Amino acid sequence: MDIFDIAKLAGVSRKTVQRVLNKSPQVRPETRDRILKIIEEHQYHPNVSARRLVKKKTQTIGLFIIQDTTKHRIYSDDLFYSVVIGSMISACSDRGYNVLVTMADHKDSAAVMKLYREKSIDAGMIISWTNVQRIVDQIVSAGYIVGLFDQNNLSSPPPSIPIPFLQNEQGGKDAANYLIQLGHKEIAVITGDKDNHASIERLNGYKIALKEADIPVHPDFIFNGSFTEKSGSDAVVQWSQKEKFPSAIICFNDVIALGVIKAMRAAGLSVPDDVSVIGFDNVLLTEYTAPPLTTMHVPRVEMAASLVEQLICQIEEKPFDKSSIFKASLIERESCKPPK
Amino acid sequence: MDIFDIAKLAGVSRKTVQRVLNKSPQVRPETRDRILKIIEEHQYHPNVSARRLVKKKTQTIGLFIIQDTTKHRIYSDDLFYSVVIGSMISACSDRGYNVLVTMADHKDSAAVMKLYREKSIDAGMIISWTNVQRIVDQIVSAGYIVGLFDQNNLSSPPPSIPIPFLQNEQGGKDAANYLIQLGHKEIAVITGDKDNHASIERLNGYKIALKEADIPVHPDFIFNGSFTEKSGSDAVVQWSQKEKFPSAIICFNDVIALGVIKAMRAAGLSVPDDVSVIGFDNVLLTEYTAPPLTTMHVPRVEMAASLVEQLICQIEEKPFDKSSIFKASLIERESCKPPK
DNA sequence: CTGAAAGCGCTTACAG
DNA sequence: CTGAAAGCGCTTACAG
Repeated sequence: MDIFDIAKLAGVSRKTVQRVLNKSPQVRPETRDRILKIIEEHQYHPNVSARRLVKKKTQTIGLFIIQDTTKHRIYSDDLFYSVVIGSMISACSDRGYNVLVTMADHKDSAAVMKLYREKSIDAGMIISWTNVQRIVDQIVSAGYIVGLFDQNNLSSPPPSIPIPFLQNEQGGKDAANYLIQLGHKEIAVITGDKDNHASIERLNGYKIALKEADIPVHPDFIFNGSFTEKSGSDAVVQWSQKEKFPSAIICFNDVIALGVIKAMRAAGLSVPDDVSVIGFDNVLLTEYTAPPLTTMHVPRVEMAASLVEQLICQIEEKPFDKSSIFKASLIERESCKPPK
Repeated sequence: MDIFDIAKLAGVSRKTVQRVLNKSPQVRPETRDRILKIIEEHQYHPNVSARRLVKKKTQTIGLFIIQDTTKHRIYSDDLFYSVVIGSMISACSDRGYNVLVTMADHKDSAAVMKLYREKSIDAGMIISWTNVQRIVDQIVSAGYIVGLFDQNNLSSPPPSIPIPFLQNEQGGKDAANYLIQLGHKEIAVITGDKDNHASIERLNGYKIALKEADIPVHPDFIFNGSFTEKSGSDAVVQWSQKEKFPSAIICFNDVIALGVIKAMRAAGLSVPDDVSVIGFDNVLLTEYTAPPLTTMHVPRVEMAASLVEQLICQIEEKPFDKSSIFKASLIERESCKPPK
């Protein structure tokens, strides 16, 4: 069943069928209806490969899940990214684009480049926990379109590549201010990986908030960690051994906070009675922890949708006018209370 | 840059380049190396659309995430399915297939049929929480290949469509036996949706285990629920109001168990001191609950990979010889102990 | 070992 | 409003 068969059945030329498919107005209404009916009856759908071959557009966007096998591995059940992936897919299908998903190692840009070169995709977007500068550079220098979900995975972002931007400094500040308003003065911080921009900016925000509230920044209360559960428990252990234990802890992601909660429980201490804990990200888990975790919600769904929009605008050569700046917002649950 | 350009650069005919690409042996080694070098240098990749048009194969598999908007909605951060999706994608890419992901409503088979008819995919696989009989019937009767992750989403499975099979009865039995061995006699059950095959079979397994252990099945201890947190808490409330509270509860999925744990905590009771709780699925969350949940692990990764294998064998018309029967296995954590 | 031709199913000008 | 032709970049027989 191809366009020619439809034309024969309708007793018109192939071109006329084409016009109907393209919703061109220059077809007599009765002819058009007759053709539409035949198309419907025979469940005709134009062959996409043929169309793509001539149109040189695929209406599909690649989603590259980039792994660093030596580091953290992203499965699709990654607490942070799974929702990002989901909203990318639905944003794409809302706009009539398909999504082609691929996993690749961060050193293997070949797999990604192949998809562009063989014309499988119109553009790509990258999700990763690791630096993807090399891959992005290669894509950009070959003249292809690519977007990035996370601003932190690039050492020097090429100008004008779509990246949703999260105000991390403000987020760090807001988290600290929340605890300050609760009456806390001994506010500690467990940072993420030290080369991570988000972590650095959140730390800056924390310092600004303390300074504005005239609370001295105590170096002992800054634990240089990584975005892992272990950092959370390590920090608790370290602080327990010193004379001073903070009254509140800001964790630069939720997974760290989980580590803190576990370590506190293991030490027979209570969250929030003995220490208030606030996380960052608002990962799915956080409602289910005991106590449910107060955290800074990162609007990942909106950020992902914005990235898709930007990408599609670039593909279709339309201007993208919406903002792609986002801020984290406080979700109050039960892991924080005023100090004793 | 197309195959013709490469041929010109190499000073051979287009066909020779073709042979090199197809790894046909009938090319002189030196010619072949020269051509390969040129291909490499120019980063040539054959246009997939052109190839697909003539080969009538796409090397891509559709992943249909089917929603029932009136019921539970699957996001990609669904606790159960996110890992399934991930392993489908990696299983496909291991075998050289791309994955095209689409979300659709269970009433809208058109979107799915379109992908087949327009030749975007060679086969499809369905993930869903709802009955997809209509969609599957349509796909099958149009002669296309489709597989299903969950045996329970079909009222009457067409013969020979790939579905990984989980031994639910055995799983229910094993869960009950574990509690029996711990010394429990008052073992209750919270079932899933009553029309769900998995739930029915797990219940049978439970009954068999009790019978084998000469423990009478107490009708009050069978709570007919659904696969939701609410069922878990409802059951706890109901049992609290009767004179007899069970000493152990088998929940037919982990989410129910979460509801039980929350309700117990709210009632000031302890898991596992006051009641042992065992879940089903081994969803990511279960390690993080308080207490960490003992549960029957469903090998979703392996089941997903098996489905992909079966599908690819069908596409490539090869026999599929491996087994696609799986069993749930006990993961002991801290939510069960001997009765008081 | 290598070439020349036909065709996959569409779209895009160009005519009328 | 409608037709006939060329071409997208490949693969597949068919020759030599």
